[in-house]
Amino acid sequence: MADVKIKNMEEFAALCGVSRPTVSKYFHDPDSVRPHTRTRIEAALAEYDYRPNIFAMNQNRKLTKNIGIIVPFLADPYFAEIARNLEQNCIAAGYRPTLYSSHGQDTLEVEIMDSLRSLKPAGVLFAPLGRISDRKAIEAFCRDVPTVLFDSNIADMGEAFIGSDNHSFVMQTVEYLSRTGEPPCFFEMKTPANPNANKRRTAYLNMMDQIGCDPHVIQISGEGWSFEEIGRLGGFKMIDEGGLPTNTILCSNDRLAIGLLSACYERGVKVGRKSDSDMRVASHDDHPFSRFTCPALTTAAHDYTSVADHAMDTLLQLIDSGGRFDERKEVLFPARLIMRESA
Amino acid sequence: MADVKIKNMEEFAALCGVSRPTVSKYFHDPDSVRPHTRTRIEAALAEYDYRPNIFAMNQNRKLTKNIGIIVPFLADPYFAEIARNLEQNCIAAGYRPTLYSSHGQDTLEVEIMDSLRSLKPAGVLFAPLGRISDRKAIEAFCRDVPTVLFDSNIADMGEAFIGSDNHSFVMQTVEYLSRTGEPPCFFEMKTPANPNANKRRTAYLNMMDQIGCDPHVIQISGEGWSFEEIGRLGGFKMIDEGGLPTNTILCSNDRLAIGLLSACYERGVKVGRKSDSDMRVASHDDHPFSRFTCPALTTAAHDYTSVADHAMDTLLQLIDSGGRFDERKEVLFPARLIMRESA
DNA sequence: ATACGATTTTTACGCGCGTAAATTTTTTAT
DNA sequence: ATAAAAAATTTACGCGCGTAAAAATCGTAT
Repeated sequence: MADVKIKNMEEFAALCGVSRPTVSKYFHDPDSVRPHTRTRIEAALAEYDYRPNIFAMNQNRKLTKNIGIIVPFLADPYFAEIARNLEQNCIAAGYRPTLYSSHGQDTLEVEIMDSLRSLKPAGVLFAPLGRISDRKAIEAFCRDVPTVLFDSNIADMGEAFIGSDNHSFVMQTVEYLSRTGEPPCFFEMKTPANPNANKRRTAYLNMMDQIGCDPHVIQISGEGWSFEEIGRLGGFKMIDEGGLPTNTILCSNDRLAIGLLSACYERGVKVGRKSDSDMRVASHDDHPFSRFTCPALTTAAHDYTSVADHAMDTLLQLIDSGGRFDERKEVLFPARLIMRESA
Repeated sequence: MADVKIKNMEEFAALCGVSRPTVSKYFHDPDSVRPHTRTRIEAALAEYDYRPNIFAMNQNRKLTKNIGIIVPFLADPYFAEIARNLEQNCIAAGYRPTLYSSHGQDTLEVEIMDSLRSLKPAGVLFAPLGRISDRKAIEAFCRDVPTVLFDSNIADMGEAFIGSDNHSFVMQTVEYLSRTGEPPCFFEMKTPANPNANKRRTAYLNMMDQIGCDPHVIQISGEGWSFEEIGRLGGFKMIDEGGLPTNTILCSNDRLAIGLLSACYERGVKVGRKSDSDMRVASHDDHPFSRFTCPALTTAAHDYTSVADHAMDTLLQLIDSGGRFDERKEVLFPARLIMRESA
């Protein structure tokens, strides 16, 4: 391994004894050059270890190998986990993922979209903030860049949406809870950031109506993405005020449930499905930590891998189709009920 | 707002009625052009909304405004949280952060470094994988790119290291635990990925020696980054085998502790500092979820913001100094003991 | 009004690489 | 062995922008 620094493809091509475009062709597809020249290039490659500049490569390419991934809040392990799956899928498909988190800020979400335009991505996997998103900015972005939405649907935006079927989540939890005990009340944030929350509330109301029970929705206050803390404070309030019509609580999502469980523990409220328990708590998402709560959380699980795999497949398909589908696709994956100790 | 699409600075400059380099100058510093031309540019800007391509900008710039951030495993909320702080700091300082996760894989870590070279970053904030990192690759990278290490120190690599003082963490927890009850045994993974784990074990042994107690280290098996699950399984084994010389467990990190607490709960082992408890559990990190465990986890907290702020300051200083310090800097922040219910 | 230096703007070239078109080399057919 | 066809390589130009050097414009003093 010689210790010469190679600045660019020109220099490297000179060392190979071929022209720069031939080297360029080689990097695009090693089989596209004659075996003889390929040998020369690979010999030089072993000797001098040169790598083309990715961003210069993408500069004048019709189709780059970049894929952008945007999530609303990466410090949420749910998004961290799904982003991890998506990144791995991109790499496996031969693309270069770049991950961005909006950190819960709409202004940052807009800036990320601007950055992504510069990246000239072949496609983007985008989980928008939801309620606070700048819809016009997203609409303009989706017009320019082939985009598949995931997690949070926004009507008519992007060429496809891949997500989870909130109705299936709530149907299964409500059915299970009311079959095995008292029908649940619904525990959620008053002004949820994520549009899935609203779908879950609606599904709860429908489902309760369907099984002929009176619904009861507890809406706790709190803003931002500190869901555990919000759930905990809301839990204290709920416990201290009392007067619940049921001993069974269905949380809109696992992070709220994690907070609620900690509130119950602190107040000495025994949570579980056994007869000696005071309260049952169930939830939705199968958050990575929900199996480590005390007691372990009964929840409806996202099909993480299916969502990630299908979102990736859809994006690749979209890229192949030149960035447009004839009509917007929408695929929802059903939940899988995970029975643990909390309900 | 006219509905014309502007491809590049050339087109935009034509609409302004000035030359492209003048527009370039304007974007670099709006005050560097005459008020009259500035007005014209800003009028056009309001009319046509054009934004320069960031990656083309960086192509031929001596110093870019890019900063790379590499963490070993982003699905770990600890890294997600510190990455979030670092990203915000970068933005506040006028830089454009790009976040990468090695996802626990050394090969990916190397690929990320290659990508980052192409980005020509002004500097990089780098938390290496640790034990499995490709040291030669990191060494070569640090030679080419101004790098500040954080979280995991690797001797002599990078121009600086900003992290937490593991000795301070363990000193405080051991002191507290042995002052208020039985001295702790130390619960850790047999082959920890992160170098901090080794420092913590050493600190534990020193500290126990110092206070004249016999140390006891429990090393549980398990590979990878699923620390909670590893802690849980190790916890079951520990509980079922029994024969511990103490009722107090000090975990190497909070994620192991979260798993251990769930094992205790499932086995009916009551954890807490009250007299009716069977066991005390404490830990290190102040993981974002450690206050929501049952019982809430007593732990030693990283000074997240100080680490993030100081790492950022150091990197900016490094960039100002042309990418080199006269001598490698090393700053360790002490822990803050967080007393909760578990010990 | 004219000349001067100071500032602003433009010209010209470079960054590292992609890619269509032109050229050269190789292969195949006769 | 020679011509035509096929494949590989090279030439030439473009991507979107930064920046040093040259040219033009400005403000000021005489």
